[in-house]
Amino acid sequence: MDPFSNAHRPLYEIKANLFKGVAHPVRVRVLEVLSRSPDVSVGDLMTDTGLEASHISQHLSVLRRHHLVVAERRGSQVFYRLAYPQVADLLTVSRVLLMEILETTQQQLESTMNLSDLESPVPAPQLDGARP
Amino acid sequence: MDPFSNAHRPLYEIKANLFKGVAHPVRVRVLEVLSRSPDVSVGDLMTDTGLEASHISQHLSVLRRHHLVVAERRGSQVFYRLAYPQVADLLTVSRVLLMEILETTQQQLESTMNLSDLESPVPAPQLDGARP
DNA sequence: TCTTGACTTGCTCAATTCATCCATTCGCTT
DNA sequence: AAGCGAATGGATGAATTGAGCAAGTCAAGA
Repeated sequence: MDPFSNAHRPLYEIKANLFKGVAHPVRVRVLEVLSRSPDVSVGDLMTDTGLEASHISQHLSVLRRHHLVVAERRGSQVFYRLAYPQVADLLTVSRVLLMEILETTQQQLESTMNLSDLESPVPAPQLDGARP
Repeated sequence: MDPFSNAHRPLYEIKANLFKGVAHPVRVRVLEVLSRSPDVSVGDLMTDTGLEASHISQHLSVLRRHHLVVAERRGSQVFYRLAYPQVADLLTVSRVLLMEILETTQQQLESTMNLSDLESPVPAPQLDGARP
């Protein structure tokens, strides 16, 4: 309601909202494309990802609302770029963390395999937090 | 189903899943507490956040599934800590980005205020991506 | 062993998010 | 000014997620 109320929210709520903005495969893909090359048109993103126009547009609108990207119209096309270079940092750090997780999880998986002949099967570790 | 299928998913899906794991105010709070002080019991988190036991436990379970925290039982209590130091990095980078966003948005807000007597009111910028 | 404190899990319903389809707007060209 | 390509904005049903309780597990002490 009140446009100022946002600023009065606790920081951890706003922060959680930021993560929500990135928490979708399509949006991650888009941000990664924009991290590599600025000035990408929606058409480029469509061919890059093979997704339908309105589908991408929806997600671009989410990213705009979260102030993660900015759009600029040039002629009949709309070009997008990251709103801040720190957005790319966020992606980078998450990739580093993810690699760490995948690595150790892989090791746990291997040691589980070595025991599998001796003991009853242990539930394999989840790699991405999805429910079974 | 197949325990290996996770590893075969495209990386951007797993990454989006990682962000989903953090994308909740309570979980952000918990991770921030754990970033500052390791070895925090669930009871500590309850008093820290003022939330109900089962509520916190649900979110801790999500964080565990996403490999962001690990639990260790000592006697009758359960202690949690970050699974990787890089989790704290993720929080740090997001805070930096958030500050950047809030700062520029605040500036835009101020220049909007200066024009408000001359022009028709411009919709105030959203600070956190929430819909009106 | 019965209880008590410390957590966790299961369940149900409300709220949010997502994918798809359709209508609309904006520039450009003819 | 009519049509076309590019992109955005609903609107709807399906699928996820979250909150609030109730019930269950686990270890230590009486």
